Amino acid sequence: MADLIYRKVIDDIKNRIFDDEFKDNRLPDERSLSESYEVSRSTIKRALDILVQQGVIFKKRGSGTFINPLYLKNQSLFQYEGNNLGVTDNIITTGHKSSIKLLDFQVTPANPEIQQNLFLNENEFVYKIERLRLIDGKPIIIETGYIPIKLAPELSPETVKKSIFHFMNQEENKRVSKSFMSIMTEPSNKEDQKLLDLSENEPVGIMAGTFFLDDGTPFEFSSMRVHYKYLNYNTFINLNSD
Amino acid sequence: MADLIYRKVIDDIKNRIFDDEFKDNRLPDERSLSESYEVSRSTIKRALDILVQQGVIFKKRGSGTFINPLYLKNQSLFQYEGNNLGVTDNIITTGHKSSIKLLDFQVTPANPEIQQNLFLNENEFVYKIERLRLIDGKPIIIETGYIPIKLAPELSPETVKKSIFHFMNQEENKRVSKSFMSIMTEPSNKEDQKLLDLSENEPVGIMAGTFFLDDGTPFEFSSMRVHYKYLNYNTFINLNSD
DNA sequence: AAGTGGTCTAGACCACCGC
DNA sequence: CGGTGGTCTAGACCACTTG
Repeated sequence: MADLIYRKVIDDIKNRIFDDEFKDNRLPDERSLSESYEVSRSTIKRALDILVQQGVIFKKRGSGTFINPLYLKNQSLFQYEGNNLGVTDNIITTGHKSSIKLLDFQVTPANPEIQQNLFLNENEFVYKIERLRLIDGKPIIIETGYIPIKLAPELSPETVKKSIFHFMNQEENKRVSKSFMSIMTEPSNKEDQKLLDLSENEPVGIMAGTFFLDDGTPFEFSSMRVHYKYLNYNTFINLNSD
Repeated sequence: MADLIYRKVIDDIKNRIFDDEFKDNRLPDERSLSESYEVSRSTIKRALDILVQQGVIFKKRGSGTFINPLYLKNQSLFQYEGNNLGVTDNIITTGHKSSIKLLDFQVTPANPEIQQNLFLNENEFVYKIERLRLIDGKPIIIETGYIPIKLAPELSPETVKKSIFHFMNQEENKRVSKSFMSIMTEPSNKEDQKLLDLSENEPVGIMAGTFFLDDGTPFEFSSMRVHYKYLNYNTFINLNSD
């Protein structure tokens, strides 16, 4: 994993940027980098392209490659390097105790919306799993998820109190690797207010969408209602075409 | 622009996916595609990698390349192909009449937060521009932006009633090409309620962050308070590493 | 005109998957 | 084992920017 050449180049360049080794916020040209790292120019391009994607540098055809000044100034913002949820099975937990309270666990027929989002036929069944996520004892997210039973026949209330994705990875050898999500906001309803300890005028953030397995199978349709103080989604946006 | 080979391959493969030309949701292997398109395998890989990024297909090493079933099922969601604001100078306007009402336009010293975000020294001045964006006559966004005067000395209230980015591109030959944004939500304050026609318990979505020029110069620090019904940010998330 | 990044090629070899 | 995608190379030629 870590012995890939382009990864090593990426890491080294990042370190050198952080150590302020480059003058004028400018990197050497690609052909020079190719020589000094003793790798092909293609590999240098690959490394630089990823750094562009991460927002660390900018390339300008005809002029050169430049360091994003904000990367130096405010590196903490870049800790996620790309997209970041701030809320999922595997994030946000660093340094805090996260726990899960199971609110509901049942098997139901998939309604038309669920059918469409999970690519199911009529008469197929799904688990409905409603969970409350807490961090350091504070309720943060009400999460309602729908999973086709055929994709995880062994799912149990006990499993669901922990990480479902982790279970799938370990026990079923299926990796959840992609998602397509929408982020919105709404006034809180009575249930939100009760479970998330919100007052009437305090809203919830909503992240709803579909999680996919490695092979493209839609795995879970999920709707997360997030305490408004804890919704913080950071992202880079490239305003040009693709 | 459109005569790039990998672009043509991307467009053609998308059309073929849409026309359901591939069996089993599976694309031919890269070497076959290379032959049939009469281009190098590298170019095929480049095209496929972009389609992966857009969420159209999935690659599985050792097995093959597969079509994301949701791309066929629900193509409308994918109209943005990648990240999507739903709110900016150039989006959301399709088929609707958008207008701008200028609320405030002044030059002030940059406070410490602005200084940091725009990479300014002390004693530098910025425009403060507060605008209300309307779509079909309905107020949607209160936008407060800060722009260093040195980057756009010619800016005027008249210019600012239209698209600032467009002005920069046309008159100053500077392109705004990237941004780093945070998305949050909050209860609406009195001003939100008045300007966006919200009741007390209705929230605003907040998109705040920095826009950059082509060469990495931070150009504008902006905070947008969005009517909650109109905040809808769609995105793909790759849950693995980078 | 010189320098820089962008596109594209042709091919070698490796790593993983499934039969 | 054969088939698939992943990494890497060496080099040609093009497009844009700057002096």
